Amino acid sequence: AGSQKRAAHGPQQPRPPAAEFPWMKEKKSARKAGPAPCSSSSSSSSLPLPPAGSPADPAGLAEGGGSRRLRTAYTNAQLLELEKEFHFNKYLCRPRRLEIAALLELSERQVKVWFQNRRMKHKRQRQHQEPAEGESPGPG
Amino acid sequence: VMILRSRFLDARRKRRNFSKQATEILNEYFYSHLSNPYPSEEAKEELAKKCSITVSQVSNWFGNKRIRYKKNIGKFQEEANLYAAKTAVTAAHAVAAAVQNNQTNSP
DNA sequence: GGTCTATGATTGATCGGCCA
DNA sequence: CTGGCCGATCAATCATAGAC
Repeated sequence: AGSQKRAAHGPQQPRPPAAEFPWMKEKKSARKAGPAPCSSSSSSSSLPLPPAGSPADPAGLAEGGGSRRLRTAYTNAQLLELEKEFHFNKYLCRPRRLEIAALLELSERQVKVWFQNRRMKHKRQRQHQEPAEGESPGPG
Repeated sequence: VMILRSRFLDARRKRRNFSKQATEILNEYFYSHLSNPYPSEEAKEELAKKCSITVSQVSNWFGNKRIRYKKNIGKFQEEANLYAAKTAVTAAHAVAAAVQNNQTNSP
């Protein structure tokens, strides 16, 4: 049983497939994101405090299945610490992860994900560096 | 203020549009595989070669294209029509080949 | 010189597969 | 069965190029 698409035989119908294929439907429900790193002495917003830019705060209405959690914009300080740690080790052990998460007020999951994405990026950067050695930022 | 722009290290600082030829090739592939516009690693390499861009750029292009297409199908109708017509000829050949293959390979 | 759209790149977060 | 990693992808966003 093959999955042949229902192509109408319209010789005079240059109409594009206009059909909605499965991939066009939205995916990745993207539910939770900030489960609060259980901060005891923190009554202020546990969410990644928005920088001067203030990328809005839709987190307020992110409940009930259906809502889409916006991409958390990590602060410069958080990224700095994460990158520093990444330079130290590319992989984190659980204890260490716990520390970082607490320090940056992020969930362990977020820290884990950040490191995974970082590793992938690291790998990607090597691809454009190894094949070609002559690399110069060239300030112009 | 550009004080802590922080992004001054990102590559997206100065980007350049792909050549018309490259966009043409990518679009041809996209609309001729509209039912499943997910090129394999090999296909990406092939496209990258033909377009004179990197595999990552090919991935980015398809990623952006898929998202933007489904978010505004209407906006791409013209484009879809354009490439649908071009690929129609190729599709005919593909169908013919499929029929041949189907006869020799019945479930 | 300024606004709005198109487009490439980046990135936080998810999905599925694999493995210990 | 649980949890981490990898690879690919999604979806939102950034920043710039181009049209007007």
